[in-house]
Amino acid sequence: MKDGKIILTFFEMAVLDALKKVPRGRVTTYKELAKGADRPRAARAVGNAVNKNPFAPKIPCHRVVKSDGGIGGYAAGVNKKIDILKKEGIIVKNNKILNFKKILFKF
DNA sequence: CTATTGACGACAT
DNA sequence: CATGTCGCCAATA
Repeated sequence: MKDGKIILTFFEMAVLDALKKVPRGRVTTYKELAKGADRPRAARAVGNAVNKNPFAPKIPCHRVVKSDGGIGGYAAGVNKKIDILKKEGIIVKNNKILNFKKILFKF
């Protein structure tokens, strides 16, 4: 599977760069991430950006959730996302993040 | 250039 | 609380 060269748009780079700052055991939202990428209204576009996820294990894409505490999506399957989150000590109940406001990482 | 497509968000019902 | 509608944005066809 080699990809030759990985080319990212400026936007994607900004998003991924912001995302890698999110500490383990905490989560951020698409919206906050958009803010971190200096495009406060591009939450949707952020979802598309992380979906490409070029640096799979390198960047914690699983720590990105919805602004209402919902899980959101995941390229490898939402269920997988939940598993990993649990592994980091984040509890998901009824498709929602417990203590969401406490562990939310804001930019 | 226009149209379509989403791992979204806010608000109304 | 669950759904639906509309607005937003960048990437792609």
